[in-house]
Amino acid sequence: MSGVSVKDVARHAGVSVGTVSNVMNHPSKVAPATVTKVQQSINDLGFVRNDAARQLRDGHSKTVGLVVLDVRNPFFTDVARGAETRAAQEGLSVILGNSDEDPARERAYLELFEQQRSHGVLISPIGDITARLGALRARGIPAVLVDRASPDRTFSSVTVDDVAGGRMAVEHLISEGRTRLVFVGGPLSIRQVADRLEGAELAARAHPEVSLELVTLDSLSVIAGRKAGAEIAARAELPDAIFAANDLVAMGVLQALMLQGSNVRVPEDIALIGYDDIDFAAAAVVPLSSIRQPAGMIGHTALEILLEEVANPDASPRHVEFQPELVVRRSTSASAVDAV
Amino acid sequence: MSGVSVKDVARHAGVSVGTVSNVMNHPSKVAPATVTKVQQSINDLGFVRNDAARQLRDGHSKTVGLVVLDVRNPFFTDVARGAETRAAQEGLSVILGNSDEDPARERAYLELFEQQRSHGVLISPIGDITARLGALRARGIPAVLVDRASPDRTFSSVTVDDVAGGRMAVEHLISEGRTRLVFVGGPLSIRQVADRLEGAELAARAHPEVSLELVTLDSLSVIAGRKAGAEIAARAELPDAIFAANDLVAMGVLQALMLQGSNVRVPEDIALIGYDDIDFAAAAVVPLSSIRQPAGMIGHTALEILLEEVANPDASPRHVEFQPELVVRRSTSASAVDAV
DNA sequence: CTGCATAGTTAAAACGATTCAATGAAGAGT
DNA sequence: ACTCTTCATTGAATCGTTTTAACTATGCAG
Repeated sequence: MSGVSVKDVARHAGVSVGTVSNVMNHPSKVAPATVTKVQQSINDLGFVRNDAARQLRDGHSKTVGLVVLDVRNPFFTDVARGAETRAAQEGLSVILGNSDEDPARERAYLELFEQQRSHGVLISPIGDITARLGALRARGIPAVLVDRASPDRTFSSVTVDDVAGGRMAVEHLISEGRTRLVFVGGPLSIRQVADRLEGAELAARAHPEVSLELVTLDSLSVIAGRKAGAEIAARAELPDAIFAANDLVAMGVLQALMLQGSNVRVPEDIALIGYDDIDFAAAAVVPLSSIRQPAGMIGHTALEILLEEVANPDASPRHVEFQPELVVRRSTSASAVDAV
Repeated sequence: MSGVSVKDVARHAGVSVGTVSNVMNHPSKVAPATVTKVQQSINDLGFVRNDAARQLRDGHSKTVGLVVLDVRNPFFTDVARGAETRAAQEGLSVILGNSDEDPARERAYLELFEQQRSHGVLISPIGDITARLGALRARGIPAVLVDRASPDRTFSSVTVDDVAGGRMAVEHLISEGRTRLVFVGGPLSIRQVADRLEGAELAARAHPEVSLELVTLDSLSVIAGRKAGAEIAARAELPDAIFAANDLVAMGVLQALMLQGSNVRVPEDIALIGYDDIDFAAAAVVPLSSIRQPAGMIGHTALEILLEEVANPDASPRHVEFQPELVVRRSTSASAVDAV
């Protein structure tokens, strides 16, 4: 019924199993006539190589694992696409795992990739998983951190300078004349959030007249942002600017502020800036200012570095840091000509 | 260095490999004292089971493949999350593949899943791949179609009635007094698009005074929508309503219409409705009316059906069809209280 | 004290592809 | 005619796990 093996192909073609294998992996070692004959048999029998057997022999699978914090965030799907494109060029496939900001799920995915003897792992980690990644490395599976550097720099990483991004956002708000700022984001255990906040605080502290309040969230989602936005909109004393830890949160905040019944105007009453510059930011109720990150490039680069580590396991770790970029739209500047 | 095998564990624990295997898979068959001893050794040596070998023996992997048309579309990531949740309960993992509406990539993913002897495959197909899926089935890998039924109904499917959805959208536009309609979407080889268009035409034909023009796209993306929107906005004679094949396209169209310099007003001059009701629709420049589909539920159900087929390969195919739901927001009705 | 069931453990076979040392055949050079 | 290469092909060993049949010891009933 199901199991057509290389042995069956060999018998059908009247050659040995070694030759069949060579036809698939080293065709140059086989006489042209034999190649055609064997390929004919492969087609006739509908043979498809059993990857498990191949991997077992080979020691490694042809997949690389990618663990992201949130598949629903377009930033991460863009990263995934970038990695996937580069991987395809090497004949590798990317397995996309979604940790949903849950350490248990993160652990489960790493376990899976370890069991599968993945070629390598790209991960946007939640907490500190240096130990876990060390175990993978010991087993010959390199890892590259995405969007976050390892504390001790023992692992390669591709990051964007989140502190700088946070600073840019707040400096922009201040330059627009805002002084009563709120940072909406969390949990702070996510490094990106902590860094963006740190940058924001740095910028704020440089201006004595500026205050920066922190509203923490337990997840970076549209829903969470909406809740925070509603709370803020209901206040007697409104802030005059909000910096959201990412665009999903910002969209949620925006929805809450603009809700029928609330009479908060954006940007007149409250200016709002997000982070990531996802495609939808430009299309928001009020087009959203944001801090742009080169998502596809990040994925692409991470995979590139991973390949280098596979080729040369003892090279010292590399750290690539991209610079974020301020994109000004109407949500912070009434007069902005909205960028697309 | 890397290779700790069950043999090493056995030696370290002073038992046979069979016993080690039993400790992991049938602990009840092993004396409690032995279990502890072996588990100790497993920890000491940092043993992690080689999945390739397990699969080879077992004949099947513990993963199910999911091929979607576009990872960047939140509708599909929601489907993926729904499937993933259900899969995790069975100890299965979902491998997410992105065909990007490219038949070659679709084929490549199916090939991969076949080589990996996946537990099963969920797929949102581009063209007609009944033959391809038949091959998988012959190999013992069941498939469930997502968001699209198979022409001959030989495969199970989980769908949403796209014809009904298309009809609802257009009927809504007509009930708002619109008569010069444009459908923006494509390629028509994607069944969902064709069905939505068909529903739209059905509804339009019921009203002699209503015209429905077709503007085709070569992909369902924000960018493609933006281009189409720009073309329409530049016309001397404007339509008074646009039905976009999905929300990404609608967002693009909306961006183009609202661009500085264009003086098209939504919904006053042109009403706009999308499809999918992704999270971002409610947060658009003008909150977007849309046709809602229960994305997470679709993924969840599809995996459920897949599990049934694994358990009982000869059961006749099941077809679950969800009904879409009209969500009215400001982009089609100036007075709408925007739903969130 | 024998017979027998039962619980625990073992050794060996199997899964399917890849690789490598060995073998054979054909051709080139002397 | 003989050796020396080169080229093509073969067969066996290998990867690491799971499973099954066989075995041993232990306890218990008769």
